[in-house]
Amino acid sequence: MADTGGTAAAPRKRADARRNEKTLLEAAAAAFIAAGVDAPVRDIAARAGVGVGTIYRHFPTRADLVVAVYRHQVEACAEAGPALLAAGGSAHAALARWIDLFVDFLVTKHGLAEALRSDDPTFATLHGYFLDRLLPVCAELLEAAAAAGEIRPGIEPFELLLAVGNLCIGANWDPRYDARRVVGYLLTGLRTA
Amino acid sequence: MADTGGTAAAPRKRADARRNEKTLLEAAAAAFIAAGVDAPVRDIAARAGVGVGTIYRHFPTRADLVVAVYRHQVEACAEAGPALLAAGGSAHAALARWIDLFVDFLVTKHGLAEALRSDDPTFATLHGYFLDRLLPVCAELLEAAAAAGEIRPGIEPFELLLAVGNLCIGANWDPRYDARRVVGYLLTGLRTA
DNA sequence: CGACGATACGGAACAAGGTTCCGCTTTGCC
DNA sequence: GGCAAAGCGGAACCTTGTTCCGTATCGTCG
Repeated sequence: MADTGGTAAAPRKRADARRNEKTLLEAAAAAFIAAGVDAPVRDIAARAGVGVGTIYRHFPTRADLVVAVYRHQVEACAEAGPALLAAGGSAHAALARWIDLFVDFLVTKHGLAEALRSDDPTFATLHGYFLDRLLPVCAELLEAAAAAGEIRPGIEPFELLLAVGNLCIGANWDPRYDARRVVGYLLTGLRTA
Repeated sequence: MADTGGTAAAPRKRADARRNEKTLLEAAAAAFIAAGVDAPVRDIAARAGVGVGTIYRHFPTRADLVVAVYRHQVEACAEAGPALLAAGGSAHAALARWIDLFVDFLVTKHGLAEALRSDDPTFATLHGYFLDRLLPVCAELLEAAAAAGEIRPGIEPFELLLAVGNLCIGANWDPRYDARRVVGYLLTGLRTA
């Protein structure tokens, strides 16, 4: 919702507010790395040297903060989809490569996959943002692969995205569990029989 | 651990203690259905008409309570494995059937799949119990299927179990996500190429 | 049957984390 | 420089888990 290039009158925030917002993003990014996306609000505030009220003013829900921190990477992932498809090679390979990017992203963000699948309403908009941004890309790749006859038709992008997200949960807790390998099994299972 | 036929001296609990334990199990089962396995301790205590201290005395961690409530069903699932294998039919079919049982179990217990994959130390023994009981069964089924040449060799039962558990997360939140179908894709992906 | 030690109970009290709210400060503009 | 609006800080409150101890209950023994 809040975005730089909006059509409506952007009331131009105060200088200190913009400074704080930037500081907060950096502090949150650091806290997320150190303690996962569930890092206590007070910790993030302390890192940024601001009060907790300031966090809530800039980012009403945790989801807003998480989206703000990872927006660039999600955008990059979304843009990589069409690029992979255009780069030649089989559509299934492009799909697999793209899913790999997605998995890499999730696996390196402690707690993000968990948050994405949390029923906590706090994370509803997080879920929404990822879906808004990535679902069309996934759909495009799936359609291309299906059109090429490389995967069975009828696979729903929504379901695939959620499944892959789920498989990334707990990816760093036990070396015996490798999310990439398991996702690989899943993708193999989509191929035409 | 605590069992009726133990070898050590069973100090024979007081009558009211046994009564409370039973009441608590029923209250917890009801609370789990109504609010998931994360139902607040106070709610469970209130349902049972006891103080919170009584819960902690009987079930020191939430995992103990969850295990106690679902023990029978987990045992049943564990015992179904060899039975399916003995019942004839392909080993892969037996594996698929068994995984289906497991998925059905998880999907109908709100929050259980999430708890199984939680890094909260409170749930460590829950994780441990499921693994202790189901890993050998899963391993047996996998070996049979691999021996029959129906699935590729080298699939780790640990990884499969966790993957299936993960795919059951959030199974009831959106009708567009069907855990059984997705697990089906995964199992297909295990077949020999 | 009554007393007494052991066992178990209840719930107040404490800890941790999220969220709200309001008096005070800073900013931007006249 | 002064003033209104925007923004800030953090105390206070809520929810939920966990601990602890004074009190009540049980079971046994005299």
